[in-house]
Amino acid sequence: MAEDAPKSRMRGPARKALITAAALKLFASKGYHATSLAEIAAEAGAARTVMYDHFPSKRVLLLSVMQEQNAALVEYVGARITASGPPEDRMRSTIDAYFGFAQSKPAARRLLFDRTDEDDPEIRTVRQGIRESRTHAVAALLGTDMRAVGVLPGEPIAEAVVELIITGLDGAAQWWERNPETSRSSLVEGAMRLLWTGLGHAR
Amino acid sequence: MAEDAPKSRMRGPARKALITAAALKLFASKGYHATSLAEIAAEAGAARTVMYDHFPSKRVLLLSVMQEQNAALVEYVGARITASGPPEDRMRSTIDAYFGFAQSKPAARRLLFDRTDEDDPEIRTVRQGIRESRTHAVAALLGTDMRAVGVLPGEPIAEAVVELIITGLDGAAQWWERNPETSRSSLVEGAMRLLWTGLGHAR
DNA sequence: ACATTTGCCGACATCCATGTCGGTTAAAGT
DNA sequence: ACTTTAACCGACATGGATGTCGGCAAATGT
Repeated sequence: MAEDAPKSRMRGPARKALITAAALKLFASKGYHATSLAEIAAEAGAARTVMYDHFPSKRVLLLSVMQEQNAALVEYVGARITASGPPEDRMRSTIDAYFGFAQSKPAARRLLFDRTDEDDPEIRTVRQGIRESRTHAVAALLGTDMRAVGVLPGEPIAEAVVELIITGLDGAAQWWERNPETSRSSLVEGAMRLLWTGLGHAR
Repeated sequence: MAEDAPKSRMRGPARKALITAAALKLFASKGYHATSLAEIAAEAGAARTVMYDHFPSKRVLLLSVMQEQNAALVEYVGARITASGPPEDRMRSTIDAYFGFAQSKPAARRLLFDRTDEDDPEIRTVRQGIRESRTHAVAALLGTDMRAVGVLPGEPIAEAVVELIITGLDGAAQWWERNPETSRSSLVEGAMRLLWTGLGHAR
């Protein structure tokens, strides 16, 4: 666990940051229900009851961390995709940005994408909202390209295809976590071969 | 909950079947940790302690249900894919078979694919084994098609691409569960447009 | 008919998690 | 300096879940 040999007191926001970091790490690795506030507190180097000085409940803590990390994802990817250039380059850069995020913040990726703990109604709602905004953003990004293969952007089926792409890329990111020796560029290339070229087209 | 106006006793296997059915339903909808043995027992129309007459622990119960449903998946898909014919038809039939399974046994799909409850080491191991066998089966199925777009079947990257396909199709299946008015054939067609044709190829 | 098996359950022991309260004391404010 | 704020924590109350034990009684066998 985190050590605090200096027994001086922290300021509120500093402790809060430690707590959210610990919560991110533990929620992402073991899931919501399997993680206790006591564990998070220990990881953050504080007594369990300190948690309640910063968050009213375990659920609100999870929700806060999710919102925070989703903002980080949006910011990370948004800053990296190239808005101009040919469609192929735009798509490649988006895929690369997502894999970059998965690489630099693996815990955040797990927390945001692994479908888990949907038993709680409020958590489910927030997750759904995050997913929908993601889907719409990507749909807007790929609109014209999908029309080119006969999937009309307005139609519901377009949403399904976007969902396939997003979930699929995340599946590849999960695989990457289990096989870290693979290079990011190989991964991007493989994904492009599949999603852009298509399995039906020989070199 | 399940009603049993006749208060006659069941035979062992019959009760066991009720229990596994209830466990499948609840584990799939609320997740492992959020489901108690008491709920499962109630759903199966028996007292909580009856569970221990059939399964030594909650964990073993989950493991049993997972193995059982995975066997059902393998059998369902295996019975439906056409082994012969052009590659495009083979792939289409496989996708259609998977969506068919998702449609006819939604709870099983959720239990097997939703990445959840990986905190327990034994559960994690079993999940991993199931996923790997799935991946290898699909990789064998698509070997030659992937070579055609420059992804060599032996290379690790091929595994990542297969993982992308599988996870992506499951993501589409999840979307379908939320949008059930879409027809299965549209879904199959959309997936084929993306995975077989590729976004880079106009009509 | 009677004995044996076995499906079924109530009561108990144990553990662990969440959330509350009030006190203590380091640090900030003036 | 000395007052006030607020970071920190120990102890408690409560609730819920897992797993055990022993007994009752319906099916079943002979």
